[in-house]
Formats: sequence, structure tokens, C-alpha cells
Amino acid sequence: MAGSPRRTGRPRSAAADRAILDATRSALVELGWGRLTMGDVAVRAKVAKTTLYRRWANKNDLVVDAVAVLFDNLRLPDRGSLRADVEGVVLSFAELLERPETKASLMAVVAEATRDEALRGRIRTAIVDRQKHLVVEGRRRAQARGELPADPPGPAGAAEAARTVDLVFDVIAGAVVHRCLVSAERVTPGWARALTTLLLQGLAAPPAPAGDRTADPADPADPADGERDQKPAGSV
Amino acid sequence: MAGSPRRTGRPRSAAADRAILDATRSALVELGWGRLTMGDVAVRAKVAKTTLYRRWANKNDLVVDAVAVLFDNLRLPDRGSLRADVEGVVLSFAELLERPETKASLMAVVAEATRDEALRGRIRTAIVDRQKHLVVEGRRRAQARGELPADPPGPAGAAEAARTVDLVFDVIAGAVVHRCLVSAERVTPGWARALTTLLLQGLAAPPAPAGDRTADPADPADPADGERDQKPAGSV
Amino acid sequence: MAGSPRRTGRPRSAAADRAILDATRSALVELGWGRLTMGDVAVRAKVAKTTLYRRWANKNDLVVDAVAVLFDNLRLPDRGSLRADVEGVVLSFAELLERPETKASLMAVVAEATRDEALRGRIRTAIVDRQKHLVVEGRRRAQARGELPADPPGPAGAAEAARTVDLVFDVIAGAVVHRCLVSAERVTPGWARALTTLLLQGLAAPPAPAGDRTADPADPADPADGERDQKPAGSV
Amino acid sequence: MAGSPRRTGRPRSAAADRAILDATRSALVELGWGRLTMGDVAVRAKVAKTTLYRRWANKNDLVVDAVAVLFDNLRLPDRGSLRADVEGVVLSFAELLERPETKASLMAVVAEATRDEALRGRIRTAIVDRQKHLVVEGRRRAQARGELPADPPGPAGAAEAARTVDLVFDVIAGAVVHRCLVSAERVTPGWARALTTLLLQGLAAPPAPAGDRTADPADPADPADGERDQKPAGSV
DNA sequence: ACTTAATCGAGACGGTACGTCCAGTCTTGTG
DNA sequence: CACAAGACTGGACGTACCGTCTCGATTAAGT
Repeated sequence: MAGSPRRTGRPRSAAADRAILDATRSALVELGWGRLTMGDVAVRAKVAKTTLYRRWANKNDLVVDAVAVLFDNLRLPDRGSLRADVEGVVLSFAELLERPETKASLMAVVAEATRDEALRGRIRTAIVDRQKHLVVEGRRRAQARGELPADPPGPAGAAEAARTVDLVFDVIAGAVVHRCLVSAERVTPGWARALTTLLLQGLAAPPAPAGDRTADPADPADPADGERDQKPAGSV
Repeated sequence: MAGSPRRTGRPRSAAADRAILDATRSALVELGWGRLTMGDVAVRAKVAKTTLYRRWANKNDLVVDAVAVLFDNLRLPDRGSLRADVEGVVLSFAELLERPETKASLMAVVAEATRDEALRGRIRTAIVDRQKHLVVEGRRRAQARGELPADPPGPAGAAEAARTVDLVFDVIAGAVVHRCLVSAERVTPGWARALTTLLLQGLAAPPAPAGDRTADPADPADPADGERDQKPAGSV
Repeated sequence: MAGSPRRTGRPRSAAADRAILDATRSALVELGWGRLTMGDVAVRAKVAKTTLYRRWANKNDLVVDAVAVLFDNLRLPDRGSLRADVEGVVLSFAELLERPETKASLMAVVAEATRDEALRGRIRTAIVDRQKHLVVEGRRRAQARGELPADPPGPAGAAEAARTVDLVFDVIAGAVVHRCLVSAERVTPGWARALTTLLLQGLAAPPAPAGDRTADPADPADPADGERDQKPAGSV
Repeated sequence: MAGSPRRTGRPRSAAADRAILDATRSALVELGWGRLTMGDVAVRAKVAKTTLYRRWANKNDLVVDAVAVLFDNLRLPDRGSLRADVEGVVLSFAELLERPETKASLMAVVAEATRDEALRGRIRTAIVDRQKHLVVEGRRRAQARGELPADPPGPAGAAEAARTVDLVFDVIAGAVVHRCLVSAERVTPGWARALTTLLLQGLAAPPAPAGDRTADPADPADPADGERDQKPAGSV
């Protein structure tokens, strides 16, 4: 099992780690990703630049680590209903994105990642998977409450469940990110409610008149339409 | 009126403008935003660096301009039905986002914009508004087809229409961007269809208010709720 | 004889010429050679940069011309005796060198000339020859007064006269320039008198070879000495 | 006391210093002051441009330092007589001035100094004082040999000695510099001998009616005056 | 009066160097 | 060994000037 990879010599200072990450975040808030410099972080952390590079291979890695912890705060307290859970997660995600350090760095990291496979991996594990887990958790909980039907059995069912999770994740996270960072508008409780409504209603199981490739729910001529909406089917 | 803004002196070369923007895009593809340098662009465009700086104040401005035209290609051909139009725009937007120059630059520009009000303005007019127009257009067309109800009359109706457009825009664009750039997965026709279904169904008029077991937490009994910025569903 | 090289078309503005040279000198005073820019001169002269380059090929040529006229003011009024003439020229040359535009430019032009044969030529005709003429003139005048013996006849005599003129010129001009610009000290009347004394006495025919108490190191016993390009004293 | 001015961190490379100064001198020879660029010097010295700017604030300071050491080679070996010493120093100074690096830079530095008090100081200590010391030394030696009278006692004597040194210095250095750089002609042994003769003879104590503060030979009341002029002596 | 041709102001253009800044590495001495 | 300090390479940044080049708009001088 390898054991500790290094045992002799002076151990690394844990205080330094914290100071560096704090300094990185505060620099991020004040300067943004582009203006943030390693030298400045070192000064803020009262640490030599060498110490930074001894722990992180480069600026990207440091900043990603510094940012990742922000996403640790994403929790999904049980608010009692699926709708409350979704609205809650939308609002708390928006709140996170509106913090200047997140705003300044998330897109920058993503941009950097378009050229850097390793960085893409870090983002996936540190951010994406962590968020996606919330969707999985929320769905599981709604199924337990009976708000959503259980997953169909078998590998096909699991695959579809995964697809649904991915879609929901991209819709929620995408809409929130887009509104905050691209459209540059606030996420109000009203907007969160509207998004949630759209989502829950959109996920309701279609009546699926057989033969329709994926059913066009907008077809006003379809008499089954009314029924399908009754069927509270939806799934997340 | 107005008159030509500049009349004396040697006029700027239009050919240089084109060469510079082309060079910028090709450099963007090969190098990405971070590695792109002004000097390199100048060499590619066979132009002096001075000439770049005479037209654009800095790298950001140049790249935004170079990228913005990519969004000109977003069109909304009438595909005959709302569903087809939505699916079409999702796919063509995804196709745009998967082109390396777009991928490399969109997020970087957005990131930069978090610190730069002027840049935010440029993005809004050059990219966001241009895309949002598609939503407006598609909605108008669907109303003409009778697929969607007409806007309620009066300023209140217009405001709600605007809110709906914003929401739909953030959901579509956000989901596509998030899947392409953050989740880093392909937008397949199947995914586009699923997203479209979710969207259309989500926007359909809410089902009969009674007997819905999928919990509408927007308690219809709550009078305050009905009043505020509610009413998201049932219109595009 | 060529005739006027150009007759048709709009003639050049003489006012522009004056304005440019004046502007150059004032820029020289304020900025010095190194900081002076063509663009700035053009602005000061309220003239387009093109107009400068239509008249002078480059910065050097312009500045040399602008500076050269300063040396026009060197005159040699007949002060009645050789000594008075020499002191007068020393003082008036010093006065010229202490004017800021001269100070700022003379050495710069000379420095530039070390790499530029054409510039060296311009300096020679515009400055050096003009000054040297003063020495020739003063000498001629002193000869007329009987203060100096006439030139020996024949080409050998003329050559020696030329050598003496050159030496005297380098001593006077060199000493004044060096004191003003390198030693950076003022040329006072006392200093001028001391220099003149040294010069006149130095050029006097060597005293009786015997009994000189301050050692004449030009050992008359040295045969080699008498032969070569000797004979420096006693004539100008 | 003071202690070492700098103790922590990696010490500056002495090798780099040498390489930079050598590179500067060789660039000076090939390109001259005006064409010399910091980037080129850095390349020649195989050093980053940053390293140049860490040691010298700008081009001027670097070149002055690089040039100053050239003047270290000015020595005054005892050649046995005042005349030999003077001739020797004239020739060796001329030799120095005719080296391309000196020629290219001395005047440029002086020119620059007209605008820059600090640079003037550097020139004084690095060049002027060093040369002036030679005059002092030569004079002292000649006094020891009995070729020149000892300094008059008291502060007045010292002041006069200083004035004489300054004058002699300006005459020698000025004449040599002027001939080399302004007149742009060679300093031949013959010219050196002629200059020396002029100087020694010029400095010989005037027939001097005693009691003259510095022997003003121009005193028209001085009966000796008439004679001196008769003596077909001096001339310009 | 009408042509003609060079001038003029304005400012864009290609180049080149400047002096600054940062990333990431290396080299000291101290704990 | 870790660490602080800071020098080091390499390379881009954005600015400033030079000397050239287009423009359109004036001017004389010659017809």
C-alpha cells in the first residue's frame, strides 16, 4: 500500500495550505481570474511562491481547488416536497453563483478547460459530479415520497434514469448559470418558481400514444393530451 | 443627418479589418483564448500590431468582435411546427458551440465580462440579444400557427410575455451551453428531442388544478402567491 | 544650370519653413534631442508631419538645420587686437554653447554623426567650417595689423598655415565645448582670459633656447624632432 | 556598519553582469548608441531582458557603466619628462577616443547628460574626475622633477593650482575630443607634439611683472605688453 | 476663368524598440 | 527536507515614434 510517500524532513505546514486557499479566493474576488497572479497570492498568504508550487503544479490547479470547496456548501436539505426541493436548490445554486469569487472563476475555469483535458477532469469530479449528485439525491427522495415512480428495472431502466438525471441537471444548472453569468440578471424567487414549474410539468410522463416517436405534447388536437397531464407521471 | 463620423486623413483599410478578424478566429481555433497573442494575430493578418490596437483597445474587444459574427449564422428557418423549430434551434446552437473557435472563446469572454461592465454590454448586444430574438421570433410564429395563445393585451401582458421569453431563452441556451461546455458531452438528436419535449410540455397550460398528486407547492389557496411574479407556464 | 527645378504647382510655404525651424528649436530646449519627436514638432509648428518630411529627409537633417543657424550668429567684430579678438570669440562661443538649444543638440548631433557619413558632412559645412573661418579671419586680420608674420610663401607655407589653423581651432573650440558640456562649468571672463593667454603665449615663437626657467621640453638637441611634422609654434 | 545591503534570496549572478557589459560594448561597436537595443544586448549576453532592467534602470545607465570602464585604462606612466608625459597622455587619450565603442558613446552620453542631472553626476565621477586626476598627477610629478614651480602656499595658491589644472584639463581633453569627434580627423604624433608644445609654452610663467594676481598679460598698461606683441610670437 | 500640378492637413500604415509584468524555475541561506 | 527571499528565463503586453502612404482640399502659375 505504498505507505506514506514521504516521511522524513520537515512536514508541510497545514496552516500554509489554508492561508493560500483563502488568499486565492480573496484575490479572485478582487481581481478576477485573469488579473490574479501567483506572486500576489503568495504575498497575501504571507508565503513564498515556492510554497505554492510545491503544492499545486500551476495556477489552474490552485484556482480550481480554491473554487471547488465553494461547491461543498451545496446541500439538499429535505424540504418536504419535490417542488420545494427543486426551488431550494435553484435558489441556493444561484446564491452561490452570485458570490463574486464564484462568478469570477467558474466561467474562467470552464474556458480554460476547453483546452486542457486534465482540467476538465478536475472540474468533473470537483464540481459537476458533486452537483449532479444533488439531482440523484432529490430524485431518490421524491421516489421515496411517492412523488415519482420508481426506476424501471433492468439496465435499460437505469440508462434512461441516467439520461433523465443528465438532462435535468443540464437544464437546472444551465438555466441558472446562463441567467446569472450570460444574461447577467438576478435569480429572483419568482424566476426560481417559474423554472421549477416548467421543469416539473415538463417531466410529467407523456401520455405516449404509441407510435409517436417522442410524442408531441403540444398537439392541441390530441384528445389524450388532457389525460396525460392528469397522469402525474413525471420523473426526475 | 450625422454626416460621416470621420472625413479627413487616410481612411482605414476595410481589408485589414477582415484579415484581422479572420486571423483572430483561426488563431482562436488553433491556440484558444489564453494562448492567442496580439502579435501572432498581427502576423497572421499580415498587419502591424499597431493596426490592431488602432481598432480595438485590447485583446478582449478584438476577440469578442471576432466571435460575435459567429452568432450571426443563427437562423430560425420555419420548420412548420413549434416542436420542429425548437429542436432545430437547439441543434444548430449546439453545432455552433461545438465549433472550436466558439468553444474556446465563449466562456472566456463571459468570464472576462464578470469584471468588465463594458464587455458585458458588448456581449449583450452582440450575442445575447441576437439569440433572444430567435425565441421571440419562434414564439410569434407559433402564435400565428395557433400553437400558442396570443399575448394577453395590455402592458401586464407584454411584461409577462417578456418574462416568459427570458425564461425560455435561459433554459434553452443554458442547457445547451452547459451540456456542451460544462458537462462536456455531445448534444445528440435524442437529447435535443428530450429537451424540446420537456420544454413544450413544461410550457403547456397547467393541468386541471384539482387532483394533482404531484404536489404543486404553489398553493393555490395562497393568495399572495397568485399575485406576484408568478404565472410562468402556458406561453412561449 | 538646371534652372528652377520646379515651376508649376503650388509653391511651398515659406512661413511653414520658419515655423518648423522655430518649433524644432523650442522643442529642443524643452525636450532635448532624444525626446524630441517629429510629430511634436509638427504640432508645435501647426503643420502636418508630411510637410516636415517634404523638406527634410529625417530627424537628423531637420535638427542639424535648426541648430546650424545658431552658429550664424558667430561673428568676429574687429576688437582692435588679436588678444581682444580671441577673448571675444571665446566668450561669444561660450555664450552660444550655454544656450539650452545648443547645449541639447550639439553633442547629440556629433554623436549621431559618428555613425553617419552624410551627417558628418552636414556638420562640417554647417558648423565646423563656419567656425574655422573665424580663425582664418582673425589670423588674417592679425597679420594685417602686424601682430603676426605673414604666411611663408609656397605650398609648404600654406600647408603649415592650415595645420596651425586646425590646431588653434581644435584648441579653442575644444576647450570651450569641453568646459561647457563635459566639465559642465561656466566660461567666465577670467577663464577666457586665462585660455587666451595660454594660447597666445603658446603660439609665440619659442623663446631663446637658453636660460628658460620653465623648461622647454621641446629639446632642440633632438634631431628627430626637427624633421618630421613639427613646427607648430609661432604661426597661425 | 551598514551590514550587507542584501542578504536573503538568490544572489545576483556576477557572471551575468560581466556578460551584459561585454555585450553592451560589442553592440556599441557594431551598432552605435542609437541603434543599440536592450533586447539585442540581452540576446548577446544570453540573458533575459528582465535581468538587464533589474540592474540598470534604462539604456543610458547601462551604456554609461559599460563605457566608464574604458576610461580605467587611462594611465600616466612616468615617461621621464613633462613633455613626454603630456604627449603620451594625448596620444593614449586619442587612441581611446578612436576606438569605435568610445567614439559611438561618449558624445551620446554627454548629450544625454544635458538633460539629466544624475547622468551628469555619473559622468563626472566615472570619467571626468578620473581623467582630471591624470593632470594633477602629471603636474605633481613635473614639480617633483623641478620642471614646474611648486604651488604657491596658502589657500589662494591651492585655488590657483586648481584653476590651472582645470584649464589644462579642458584644453587637452577638449582639443583631443574636438579633433577626433567634431573635426573628425586623426590625432597624429605630429599633432600631439604641436599641441604639447603649445601647451607647455603657454603655461610657462609669463615674463610677468610680479604681483599680478594671475598674471593678466592683456594688461595694456603693462609696458612689457608691447614687446611681447612685437616678438612675432603668438598668433592665432 | 480654367486648368494643372504640386502643396497642404489629417491620419492610417508597417516596423521596431521600449519598459513592464507574469509564469514557472532555480539558487541561496535558515530552521 | 520545508521554507522565505528573490534572481532567473522566456515571452506577451500595450505604448511610442519613425518614416511612408493615402486621402480630399487648397492654392498659385500658366493658359
